[in-house]
Amino acid sequence: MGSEVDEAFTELQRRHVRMTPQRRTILTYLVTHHNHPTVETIHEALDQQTPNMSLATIYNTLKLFVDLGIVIELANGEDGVHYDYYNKPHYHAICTNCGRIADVFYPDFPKVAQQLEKEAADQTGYQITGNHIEVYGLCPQCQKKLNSKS
Amino acid sequence: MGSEVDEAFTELQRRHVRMTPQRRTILTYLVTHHNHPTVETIHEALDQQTPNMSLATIYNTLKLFVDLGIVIELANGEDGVHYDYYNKPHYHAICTNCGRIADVFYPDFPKVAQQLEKEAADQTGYQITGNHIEVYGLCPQCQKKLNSKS
DNA sequence: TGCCTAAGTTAGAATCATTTTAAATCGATT
DNA sequence: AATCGATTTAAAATGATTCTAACTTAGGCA
Ligand SMILES: [Mn+2]
Ligand SMILES: [Mn+2]
Ligand SMILES: [Zn+2]
Ligand SMILES: [Zn+2]
Repeated sequence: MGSEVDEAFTELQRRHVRMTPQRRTILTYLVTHHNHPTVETIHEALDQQTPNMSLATIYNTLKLFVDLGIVIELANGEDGVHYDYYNKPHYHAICTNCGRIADVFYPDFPKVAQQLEKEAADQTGYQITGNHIEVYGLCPQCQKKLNSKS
Repeated sequence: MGSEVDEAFTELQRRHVRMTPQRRTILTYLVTHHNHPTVETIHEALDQQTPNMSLATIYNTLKLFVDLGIVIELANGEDGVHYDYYNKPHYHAICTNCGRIADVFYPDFPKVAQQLEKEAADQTGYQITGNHIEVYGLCPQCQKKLNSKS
């Protein structure tokens, strides 16, 4: 059970990443919550089960996961940095009014992303290793809210 | 001669944006420099010709231009936020080692971006108004630097 | 199994990019 | 030219992230 969590742990062991209770807890949270939490969201959520976890540890751990490539950062959006356990390729729609983030799973996305990466590599000589692709606009809730104001 | 700078000013007048010397100066800098400056870069560059321009004014003005849609923010990249006067559609390659930013002009880019926007709108109900598309990796200089270390 | 040590965690302090403030100044409309 | 809301400014405040230094621990090894 919780196989996705187990898979994630196994992957870290395979990569000789030292396992700590804090890392377990944070990774479990990320794998089981497909919201796109900020550091503060994670801190508050974990405060229930693991009081006294330092913010510094959350920052350190997220940076580690990002460097390992299993987590991505969403740095745009109105409010702070959001994090996402990234197993299936997808991109994001971000609300310019409230910051709400929605996943977009598009079968052709990997193809499209590779196309953009290849073109960039050919044109600039960069050795491309990844991408940040997001679209933004008004989420359905904010559309309603703003429409009823006129 | 309707230089690019004049066109930019005309566009602002058309939109009834109040014109100030500071806004003129900053817009002129952005239009004539195709580097991707940070607030600090702009502040230092303008300090020569316009001492005493407040950092707050630069922040305010850039936010205005971004809201007007004539300037885009590059929020990823290792070091702070970069700005770009965005006339011709293009995307960016960002070096994960030194932060250097390169333009990528790809004829199919508008088509590809629209495809991603349409799919996101259909799937999420968001009213999409724009996108942030970047790829990242090692710039040529950093490739050399890091190769010669092994 | 029980050390040992490099690596990780912690609370609190420090940093520093950005925002806020309140007073002075200015642009543009009449 | 007068008017007034918008803009600018320097300085202070904010707040997210990073740093520090002491403490603790995971995991390899005897
Ligand atoms: Mn996601
Ligand atoms: Mn550019
Ligand atoms: Zn919204
Ligand atoms: Zn580089």
